[in-house]
Amino acid sequence: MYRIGELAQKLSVSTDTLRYYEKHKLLSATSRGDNGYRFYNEEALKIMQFIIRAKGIGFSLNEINDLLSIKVDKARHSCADVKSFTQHKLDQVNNKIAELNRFKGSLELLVDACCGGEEQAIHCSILSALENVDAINK
Amino acid sequence: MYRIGELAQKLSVSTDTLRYYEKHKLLSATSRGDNGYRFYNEEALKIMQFIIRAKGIGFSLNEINDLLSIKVDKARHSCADVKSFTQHKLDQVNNKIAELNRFKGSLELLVDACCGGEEQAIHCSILSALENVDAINK
DNA sequence: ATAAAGCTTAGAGTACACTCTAAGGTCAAC
DNA sequence: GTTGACCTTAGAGTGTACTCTAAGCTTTAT
Repeated sequence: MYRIGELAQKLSVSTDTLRYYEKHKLLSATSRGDNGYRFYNEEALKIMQFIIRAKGIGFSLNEINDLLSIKVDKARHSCADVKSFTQHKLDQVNNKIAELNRFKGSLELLVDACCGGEEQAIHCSILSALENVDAINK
Repeated sequence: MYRIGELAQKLSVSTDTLRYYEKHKLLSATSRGDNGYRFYNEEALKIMQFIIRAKGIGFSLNEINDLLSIKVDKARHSCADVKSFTQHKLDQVNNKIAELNRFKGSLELLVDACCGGEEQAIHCSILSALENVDAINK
């Protein structure tokens, strides 16, 4: 079991952040000591790692909450519900990947071509690079 | 030339947002009428489309500002500077794509396998699906 | 035994990116 | 000529996600 400071250090987040997530129902301490101290187990660590990654990808804490509560919880959510919710998130992720790949294309153009021969600065702005990559992809 | 309301509608943003971006040096009106009205040309439209896409990808307005000012501006930035800045952004984008693909894998696992035969809910949480996708990728 | 480091809470403050309000000027249509 | 839709500014308010402060209790080291 980790104390809050240990977990925070392991994850490179602040103890405030961990308390903030508890307050906002993302992750509670696994248990509390007699002194009131929070204690976290390995699963809590994994959940936090997930939260950090999902945040990095661009999900809000609310969305992450939804993602964490994906479970076929017979009482509340049917399998079909879970499936359609997940499919929706999957569509979002696919769109984002496509956008990022387009962006990547224009950045690569910038890195490769921009400073090639003469410094003509022709494709040396993001905008002209983007137009160029769009033209190539057509 | 577009008036602010026309441009806003074309882009599905608010006029407030356009004024906010002007205030924060992302995009000024192309010109002003005698009455003080803002006017925007086609390039402004393209810049706004870029801003909107970059925001969707997860860049902050500050980062977008940096991206927009990538230019081999001989006085201020050397070609090498531009190249290393752009390469850095490219690395960020590649990392994000990798993360999204990992995420995508676990969501697909959830959609495909989770509600397959018996409702055992074994891989029916994001966390177990992620562990599973990591095990597969090893 | 006492100081330093770590934990608790409640609540205030911050940064970002808008979003809204108030007070007023402009312009096209009836 | 006035109504209504549009524009202007300055400044206040909102939601998200922290981040910090204050006051106090606990644990560890000397």
